[in-house]
Amino acid sequence: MRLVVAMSGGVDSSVAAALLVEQGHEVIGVSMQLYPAGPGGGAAREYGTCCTLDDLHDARRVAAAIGIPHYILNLESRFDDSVVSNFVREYVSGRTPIPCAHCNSELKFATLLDRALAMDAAALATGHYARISEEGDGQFHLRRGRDPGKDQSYFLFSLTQAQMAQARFPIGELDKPTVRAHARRLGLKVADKPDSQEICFVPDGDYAGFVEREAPGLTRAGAIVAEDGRVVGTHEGVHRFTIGQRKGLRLSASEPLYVLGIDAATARVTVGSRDALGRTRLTASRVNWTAGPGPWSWQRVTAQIRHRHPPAPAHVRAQDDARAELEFDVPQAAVTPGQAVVFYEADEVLGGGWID
RNA sequence: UGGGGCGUGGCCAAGCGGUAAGGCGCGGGUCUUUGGAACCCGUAUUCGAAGGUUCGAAUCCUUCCGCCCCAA
Repeated sequence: MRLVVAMSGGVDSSVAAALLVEQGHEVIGVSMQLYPAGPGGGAAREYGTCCTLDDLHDARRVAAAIGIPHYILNLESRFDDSVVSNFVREYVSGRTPIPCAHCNSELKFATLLDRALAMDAAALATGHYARISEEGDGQFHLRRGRDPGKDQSYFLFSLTQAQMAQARFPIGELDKPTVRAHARRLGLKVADKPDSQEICFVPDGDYAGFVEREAPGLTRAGAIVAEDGRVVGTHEGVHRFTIGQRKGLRLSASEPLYVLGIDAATARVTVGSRDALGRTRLTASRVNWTAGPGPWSWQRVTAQIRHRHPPAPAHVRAQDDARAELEFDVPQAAVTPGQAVVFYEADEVLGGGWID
């Protein structure tokens, strides 16, 4: 079977490609070039990133090592139009974006998948820690990766049945140590490459500065207020904050202060104590029901409101084709507009959406 | 220029003769394919200034400087 593998240059996708080759598939490696090499690229090397020029070289070397062709697709403008612009727009409007999820839905399982099919591939494989199974009911089921510490199903909630039918996650059944062991066994140079972290297109970690450069004039300073409306400080732009944030407020009080609310219209940031952060109810937009039509009556699930958030018991129901409402049994800290809420039943993703 | 109070790290604040608690903030680290959180470590040779008393003072005395409140 001919398969295209999305190769980021990291260990996971490299091993994914290699395993498919070992399984006897005809494999084609593809990497996305998402942005030009940044100035001072040397300094950025200290950070775990993906898709930089160096990473593309790593991908190319791995492809050569395992004997598959490798192509680089220039998706700079596509990435810029969807992921980056959304990232900036969300921050400026006081929300907190999650670019990895957008990259999956708008690049990897959209443009890249299309390109794969155009190459007559049966499917697109990636290095995600997640699993897709077909269980005789004609439906595809998206499940957490086997390694609970590395599970990335949260970022894949927007996958449709059609996309799952054409997606493969070769390392979904493995845990990270095993993946690295495979990499060493295969002699891949990326075996000990650190896990990626931080936002890939903001390698210096200064995402606030990035937003300011991308949206000059759209950021606005304002007041920091307490819950009773009292002004307790000032800030240099709502894009510098997210719900639940503690660091960077430069306010001292008898107890730590957390961001409780962000109002972009008035440029006001509200702060308060940690226990004021809990919330039970939320609604979500652009909801995707992974496993079929959403429930119109309340359904018991566990839900995550951010990556690595311990799944919390809740019930959820669809409000219309694109919206859902959810109530947690117990208040959850920092329900944040712009982040994704993902519904699970055991280890299966039932769906998810963007928190309003 | 009568009375009272206060000046301890960026902020708040213990200490009241025995050789600078703690919180916030800040810095670093761990964790992590988003942001955030959490956790760990660090953060005043010095207590408004200058003298003095003492083996020894941020703690007692003197003067000065600077704030605040009340009365005028």
